[in-house]
Amino acid sequence: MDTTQRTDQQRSADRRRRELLEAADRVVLRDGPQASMNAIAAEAGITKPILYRHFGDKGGLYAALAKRHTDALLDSLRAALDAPADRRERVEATLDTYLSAIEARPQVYRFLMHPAEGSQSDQGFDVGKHSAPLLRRMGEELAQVIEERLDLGPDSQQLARVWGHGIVGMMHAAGDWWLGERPCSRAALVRSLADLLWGRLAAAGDRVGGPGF
Amino acid sequence: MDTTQRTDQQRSADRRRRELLEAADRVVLRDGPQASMNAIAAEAGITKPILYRHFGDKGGLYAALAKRHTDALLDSLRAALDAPADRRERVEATLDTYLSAIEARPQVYRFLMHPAEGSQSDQGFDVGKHSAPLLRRMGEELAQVIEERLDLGPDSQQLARVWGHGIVGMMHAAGDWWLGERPCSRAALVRSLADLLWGRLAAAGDRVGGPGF
DNA sequence: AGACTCGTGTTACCGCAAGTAACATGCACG
DNA sequence: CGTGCATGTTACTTGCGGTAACACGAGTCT
Repeated sequence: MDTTQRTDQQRSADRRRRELLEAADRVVLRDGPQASMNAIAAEAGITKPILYRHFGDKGGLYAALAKRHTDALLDSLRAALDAPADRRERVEATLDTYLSAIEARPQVYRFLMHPAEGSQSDQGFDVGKHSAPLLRRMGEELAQVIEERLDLGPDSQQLARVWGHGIVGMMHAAGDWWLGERPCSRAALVRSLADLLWGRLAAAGDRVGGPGF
Repeated sequence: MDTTQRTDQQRSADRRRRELLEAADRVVLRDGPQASMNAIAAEAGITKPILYRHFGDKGGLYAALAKRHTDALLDSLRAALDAPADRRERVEATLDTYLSAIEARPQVYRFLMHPAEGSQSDQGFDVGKHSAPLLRRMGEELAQVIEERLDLGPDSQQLARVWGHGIVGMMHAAGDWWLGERPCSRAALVRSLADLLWGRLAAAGDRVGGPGF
């Protein structure tokens, strides 16, 4: 029949698409984010136009590639966020999950966040349109959790969104810096960030001699 | 003499360099970050090779361009951070200064942070190598201020650095999101972020029915 | 069986931007 | 005057993203 036929073709196309994505993944992880479409096609054992038929343009390939990793990461984060534990523990678990992820696969992480810092020229994937989505999605996700779980009085929704994006940004920037310099253990970083979120900034005493920061 | 001659030439070269940078600035602000070297050269009334003689490559031009804006922004932030007021006021003033800057010149901001989200292809400046520096510099700067002013007990230096980068990241991500969606006034955003830093996350009560976030 | 469609694959090309070589010109200095 | 030397040019190469145009193979319709 028509439908079964269509389904078969669909299946085959989807399988192919997945294979191509895996090839692309390998290349990106090996050559860095400035992997060329030619290189990806070669790795997949085919040539450029096929990639374009499947993904439209480079942005499409990137988006498909990023979505896989992004979804996986978001699932882990959701799990940590939903664990049965008290608030501080959840926050620490979530931070730790994120940091573990970027620590375990820094190449993936760098690809998702800083696509175009490859070796030679700047022929890479672009960020702007795509790295934002990851951060934004995490921010919105967190905002939703915050708003669901916390009693923040009036304007709780807006407050939650600000906090969601703010906390995600904090996590991201601190993680990025930490991944580059490795100034301390992961646990220490998690603790320091949680302390910050827990108001230690406000509670800290002034240093001798000044009005304090 | 030799020295005076050299000085004259140096001066002339520097002036030229500044002119070129201003032209580049205009083009980048007009055409977005994917401005081509040709376009910049044309705006400056000259041709490509001269740009390359002055800045080496596109990254060099970018770096020079970014340094101007980055330095200016950092100066403003330092001023806000050093103002004679209590801690909370300073934090709010600093946040507000940053947000005012990105609000006043979003194009500059987007250029510094998300260079490659132009219209057509991805021929833009690259981020990774350069956007990091701005965030990193802000983070280190803030870390230094924190460490100077606050009594954080043992490990104060590391804690200060974590916080510096974390707070800067929070500011950056929230600002980025805010700039795109404009969900509230600048003052409200500043207040929300300061509240977050002031431990309201830890202090908030649980919503009915759950163990709380 | 033979024509038709359709998905998959190819080669060969266009356009465009980064970056470079080689050549021209104006100006100070011996 | 000729010799550097900075400044400027045109014309080129290379490498990328992206796109025709064509070729083959497998099922489908009559």
